[in-house]
Amino acid sequence: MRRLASHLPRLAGAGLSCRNRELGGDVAMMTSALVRKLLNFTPLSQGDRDALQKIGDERVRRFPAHTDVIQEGEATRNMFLVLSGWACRYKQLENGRRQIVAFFLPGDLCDLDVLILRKMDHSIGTLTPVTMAELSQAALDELLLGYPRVALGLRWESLVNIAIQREWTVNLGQRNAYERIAHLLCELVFRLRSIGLVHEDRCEFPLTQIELADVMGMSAVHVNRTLQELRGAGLIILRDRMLTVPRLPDLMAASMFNPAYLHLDREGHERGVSE
Amino acid sequence: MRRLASHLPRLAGAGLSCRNRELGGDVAMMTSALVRKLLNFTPLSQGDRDALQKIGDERVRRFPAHTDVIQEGEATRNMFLVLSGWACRYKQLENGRRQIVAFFLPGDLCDLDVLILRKMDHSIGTLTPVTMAELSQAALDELLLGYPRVALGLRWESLVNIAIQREWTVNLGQRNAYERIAHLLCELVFRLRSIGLVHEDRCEFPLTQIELADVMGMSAVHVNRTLQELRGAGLIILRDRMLTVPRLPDLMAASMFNPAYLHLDREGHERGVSE
DNA sequence: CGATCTGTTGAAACAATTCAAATCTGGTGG
DNA sequence: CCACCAGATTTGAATTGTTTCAACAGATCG
Repeated sequence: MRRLASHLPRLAGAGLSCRNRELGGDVAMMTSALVRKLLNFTPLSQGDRDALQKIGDERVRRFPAHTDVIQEGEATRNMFLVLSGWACRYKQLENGRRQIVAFFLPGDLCDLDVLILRKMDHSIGTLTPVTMAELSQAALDELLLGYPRVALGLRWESLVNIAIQREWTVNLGQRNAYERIAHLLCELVFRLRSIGLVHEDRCEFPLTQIELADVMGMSAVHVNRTLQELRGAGLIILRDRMLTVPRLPDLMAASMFNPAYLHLDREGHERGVSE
Repeated sequence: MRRLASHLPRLAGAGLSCRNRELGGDVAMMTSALVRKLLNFTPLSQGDRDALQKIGDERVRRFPAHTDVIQEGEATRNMFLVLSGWACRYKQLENGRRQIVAFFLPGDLCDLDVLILRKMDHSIGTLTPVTMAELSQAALDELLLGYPRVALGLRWESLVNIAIQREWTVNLGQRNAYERIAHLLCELVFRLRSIGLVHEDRCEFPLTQIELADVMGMSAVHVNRTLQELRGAGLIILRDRMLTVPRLPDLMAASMFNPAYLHLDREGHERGVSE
């Protein structure tokens, strides 16, 4: 038995719908998180990039921090793409404990074909304020059919997400608290770096220790003590919602982190596309 | 830190290739595990069923128990379909510990488009003697394009597998040993039942306690003691590789098992197909 | 300014691992 | 058929890792 999940997010009253232009330049920048990520896997022509940019234009919604985008048991809805902010998938147990099972970072998409399932078997909630683009099935089909390289890239993206889910299983099953947190931090640094959100060795890190506890399957108290150990070992600096990893190779070694599962290495996919 | 994984399977010298007829009638029966499973989601015409049956005919391979079908780091190969026996995905850590991250039961397929990734980020190994059909990309494409209902069913299958992976994350993160094992047993009973491998309240259960430990992320000793608790509570009878669950509802309650994530409920998908 | 989170600390209780040894099992060869 | 072996299961005792509970300090926010 473990502690109860602490803050149960309230349901998003209504993520205010609004069009892209109202949001100012940052959305254009944000959509490119997806472009940047896909470029880790495949080259993209300007046409490909424009098409990706365009889907971030359609129906943009904003959600405050700590609200549900969709809840377990609801009918599945449209796909969406995170433009900015952090969100997560999570599941709540009858006894109140909750487990965060995945993060959505900028450039992340929900499953391409959730609509095949009728009901959500988990909830999706924000961790920070989030903007996301909602994609109709039609818009998505158009993209997948008209831009084969993009379609390939998005399927790659799905496979990587599945690989991440497997790795979380390994992480929870086989690593102790210290290795476990170190491993998660490595993964986040790699993922944030692939979308250009790491500068030098620093990135924003908005998670509270309580949320971290819900990810790591441990108590918040133990998260606290473990973070102190990591700080004591000089592996991380974590203050004011900013994470610094001064020696990533050491953090990787400490957590037996092997980035292969992120499939971020591009060699072998060249076909000289960039028109 | 935990105990080392015990038996590291040797690599399959060569899964002997042979054609279906050589295997006798049981393969025909086995392919229908997939048909049976898909019927939980969508009706299938006789043509659909024949097409599915045919893919189990092409290249059938047999593997002894405890051998690797493919190892982490190898180039990805063809898709395959399990015809009989139990296999698993697993990952080995540098320190020797291993985590089983998924089971392959009869009727289970590996990811439809692993080929997009270049290298395996995990290994696949058998737990019992296994027969599987290897599918070329061409054969698969033909199936997906020629039989839309089958294509839909297979995409449903993938989504369910992803949902299972999420549920394993929850299981490892939030449930204690007793609930955790109980939950896994519930899942296996549901999955085996969906392919017709549960009779009354009994099914074959070939896992050793050591393998169970590699699934549950706990020591074999603790698995042993926890199984005894479950037996003591009258929730399971486990002997001679046979599992009996006399009161499934009680086992479900004990593990907070909610089968929704298996998406086995068919209502809402009727279209009266069966010609 | 109080109210409410988040982070931190200590001590006691509990869950799970480790190590070691004993028993049981199925399969093998003599 | 029995003896033997390797692997799987079971048991006990000591140790470690993690949780729980409770209290307090620091932020943050109306």
